[in-house]
Amino acid sequence: MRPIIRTRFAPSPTGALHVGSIRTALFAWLFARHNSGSFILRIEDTDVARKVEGAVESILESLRWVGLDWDEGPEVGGDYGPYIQSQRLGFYQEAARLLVEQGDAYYCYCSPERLEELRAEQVKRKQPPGYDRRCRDLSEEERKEKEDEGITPVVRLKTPLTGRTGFHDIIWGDVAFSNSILEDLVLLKSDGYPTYHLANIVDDHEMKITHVLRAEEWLSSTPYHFLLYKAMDYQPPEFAHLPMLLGSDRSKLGKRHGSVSITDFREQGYLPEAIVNFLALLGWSLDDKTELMTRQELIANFSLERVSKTAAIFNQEKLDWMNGVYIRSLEPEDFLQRSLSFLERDLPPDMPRPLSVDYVRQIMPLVQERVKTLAGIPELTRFFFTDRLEYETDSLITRDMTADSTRHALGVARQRLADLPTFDAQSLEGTLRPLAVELRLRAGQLFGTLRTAVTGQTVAPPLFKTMEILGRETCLERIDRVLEKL
RNA sequence: GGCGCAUUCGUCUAGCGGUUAGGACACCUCCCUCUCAAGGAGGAGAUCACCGGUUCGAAUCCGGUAUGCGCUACCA
Repeated sequence: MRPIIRTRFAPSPTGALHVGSIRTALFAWLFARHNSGSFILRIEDTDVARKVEGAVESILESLRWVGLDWDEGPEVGGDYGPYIQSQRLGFYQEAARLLVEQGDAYYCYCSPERLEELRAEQVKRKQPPGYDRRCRDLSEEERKEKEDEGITPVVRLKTPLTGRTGFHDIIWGDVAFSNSILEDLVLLKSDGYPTYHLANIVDDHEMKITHVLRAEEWLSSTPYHFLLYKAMDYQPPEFAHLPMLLGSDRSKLGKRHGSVSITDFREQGYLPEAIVNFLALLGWSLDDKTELMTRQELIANFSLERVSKTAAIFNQEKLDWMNGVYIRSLEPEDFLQRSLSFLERDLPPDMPRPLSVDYVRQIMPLVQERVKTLAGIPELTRFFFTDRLEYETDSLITRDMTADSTRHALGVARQRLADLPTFDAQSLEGTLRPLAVELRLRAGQLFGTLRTAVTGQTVAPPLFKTMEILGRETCLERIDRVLEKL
């Protein structure tokens, strides 16, 4: 029987979750779910200096928001905890001790200052920078001496000087590196914390991870990991390095490319289902045509065999389109509920709060197919909530009209509207359309003027429905105000 | 610099020896239409990075070159 598949996502709490990280998490999650395996969340907080307060909470919140649920990890527990590396220091220290004892690693007493000087010198002489292995073969006496000086050593990996280290990657195939270019990298820092390299291999082993899915940037350090697996006598997991996510200038996607954290996308009104669908298509495809897929369909169809090797540029225009598709597919009530917080947040603060949900419920169907993001709603609907309309009087005068003809048209229209027995979209259209003919105007001329008068905008939802919701009183008031000014 | 990897429309991609190189976003035109969207119908856009080879035949296989990206920390 094949062992149950276990994948993990191991973010470092240095800030909000990056879309690239979410993509990695998504693939690991899809792979686990597709195979009825487990998805484990582990926090890699081994860099005390880079740790950011509140980042763990933010990461958890973001994962929950996009719907990537974890079977083991912070807040849910599991059989292989704790799932926060700073709480597992003993494991790493024990592993480091064992490696030194076996002769696969050694204590290094070189100061950061010396390493810096060394590097500077190497760069100056145009040599590849790297540790010169000064402490690799220290004698017992020399070590004693350093210890007596009170230096706390780091533990470095004693990499083989010759030979090659090769491994198989599910996505990249067979990859091999010459050991001569490998460095004696630090495994355990002087503060007692492990580096990524050590922590990741002991935890993946302890947590029985079967498949390591991570970004391509780790490909180069994978030989170290294999060396460590071998030294620790661990069975290495399968590896799948995912192609990078790039910004529009083809460099690694980062802050300077604009919004890259998942919280930014959330605030900008993107739907988690759109983000998931979009991200799934960056580096993976089902076939030559299918693009819109539900979470269930993604799970059912995902496979590492169809992950590509080429880095993908994050194309926000396509995300915008896809977000629009998902917005339009929402049930009206769902759309309403999701819109509320954006209206509360972005409508001018002097408008009465809380907003009337019943009123908003009438409006939302008018904009659901017109916005690309939820954050676009307040701007398109603000005239529903305020009488303070700001617009140029010029925009009242539509094509081939004059101030006089506009005033006349609005005056007549006002009269008809006032006399209308019922003020709903159907009757509005029933009187305004014939009125245009009567006034020898094209429908667009009359409606355009009315639109500006009533909404203050040249771009707005359909006029009659808009007027119905606004109500007769408001519409007449707004028209009267125009008549005074024009 | 060293090492590793990659290279199909502007972008995301399909393709895994024989296709008019397919789809999607964006763009353009037209239709629908009270504006904007949405929707419908079309269009333009890729000498498959380049050069050699293998083969009857190459985007697909093999070399080399170029370009790009990643790694090269007591960061992950």
